[in-house]
Amino acid sequence: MAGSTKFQSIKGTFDILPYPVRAEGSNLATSAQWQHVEAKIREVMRRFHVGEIRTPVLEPTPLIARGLGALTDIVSKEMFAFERGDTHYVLRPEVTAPVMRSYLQHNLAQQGGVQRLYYMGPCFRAERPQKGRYRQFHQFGTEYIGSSDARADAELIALMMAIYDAFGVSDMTLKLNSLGDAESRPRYKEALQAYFAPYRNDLTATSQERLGSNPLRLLDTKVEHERKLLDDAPLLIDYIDDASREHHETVCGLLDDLGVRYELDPFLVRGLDYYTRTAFELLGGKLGAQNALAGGGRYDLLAQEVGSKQPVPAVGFAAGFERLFITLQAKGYALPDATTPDVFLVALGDDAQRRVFALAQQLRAAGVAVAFDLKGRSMKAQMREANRQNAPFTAIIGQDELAAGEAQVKRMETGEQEAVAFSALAAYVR
RNA sequence: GAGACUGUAGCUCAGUCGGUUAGAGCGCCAGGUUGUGGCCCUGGAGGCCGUGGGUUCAAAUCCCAUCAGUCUCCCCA
Repeated sequence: MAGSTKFQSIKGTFDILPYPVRAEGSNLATSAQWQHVEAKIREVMRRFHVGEIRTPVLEPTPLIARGLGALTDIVSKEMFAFERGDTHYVLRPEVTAPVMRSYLQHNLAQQGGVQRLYYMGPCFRAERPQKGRYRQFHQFGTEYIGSSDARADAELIALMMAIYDAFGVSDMTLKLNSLGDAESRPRYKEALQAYFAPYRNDLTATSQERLGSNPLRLLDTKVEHERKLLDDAPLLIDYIDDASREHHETVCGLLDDLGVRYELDPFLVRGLDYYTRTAFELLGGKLGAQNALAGGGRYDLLAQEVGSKQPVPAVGFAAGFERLFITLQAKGYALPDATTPDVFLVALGDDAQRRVFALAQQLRAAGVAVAFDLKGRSMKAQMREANRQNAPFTAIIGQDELAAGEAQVKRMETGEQEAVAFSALAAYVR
């Protein structure tokens, strides 16, 4: 059959290319820019002595379903899941549950202390794509597993903020709340239901539905008259247990000590079931409807949901790479478009091509980034190519240079040119 | 899952009361400079006008469907 079909990347996914190509398909950033951003994040992780964990993209579906909660949007309608034989697979929609799985599988508790782990990589959710939201998107995040101490919460938040600081991003809002323990929320749900009951008929259809199933969702309604009702609604913070309240106050105090600015938001709830106590969100502008740069919280209940006999206290955050890029671009943060070679070798004639080919290998062995033409093009074309690649130097080699054993090295910015022995090239261009 | 808008060269877009071989700028390639990039000039390649169907003597242009993109609801990173 003739190969007549032109394929394109799956809806909501995109390619990351080595240099900027303006195209449909949300080509947010080049691979050089991804590497730059990743390196900066890794550097902050290093300073906090957080170790990298890499888990499979494929996980058992029940891990995700039980970990996040069957009623969450992610599990109920956004998973890319399939089965082979009698195994159910899912492309991970987030990484916290997989990290917890790994922690339990390898008994990392036996390593002693608190596990500080970070990850970066793709996640998958079958949502309708829009600005800052893709079906394959990329997250980085950190999990502190094994401590219920408020300092774990505070340090984790400080780490998250340090990453954005490293990029000079400051016009963001950190929102903080406490969700209380396992008993607090049912208690609060009842209070909320009782409060809204008299206004039932004023609520939108979806809100009425949520009043029954998940009343916490009412807290982030965007309907104007519903927001008004919230002014007098009971506050979650008033319904949480004493230990959680104390924990919350300690976290706030520690953040104050560090000079981390935050806003207490009594209406902040998070979409995943596993959160307890601390919950936070980092909001930035310029992101359209998807204004959450990062989010996280404490999840002391997750471990037991996914099979641990012991409770394992933990706290973590997850952040979106794509949204970070949108933010950086909006701020005009200078990211390197593409990598450039140290030198571009220009060959004139067959003999020179032969020599240049070998010379490139020698220079590369010496650590020099070398580019040259592979199509036998004219000198003009080779020079143009060198210019396009932003090579700081071109080394021109023709018959005369072969005879003399030296290249004509041109400094592209100034146009200056001088003869440099082949053996001295590596040192010259670096 | 629901809604709105969009879809013509690699990119940004013109072209539609339906009418002969579909255009521009940028980019790409080549030449002007038989061994020198960026500026300039000249030329060239590259489109079955997202795809499929329908209406018509005739469709890039009108209709339907579908796919994709953008944005919103929803939800989250």
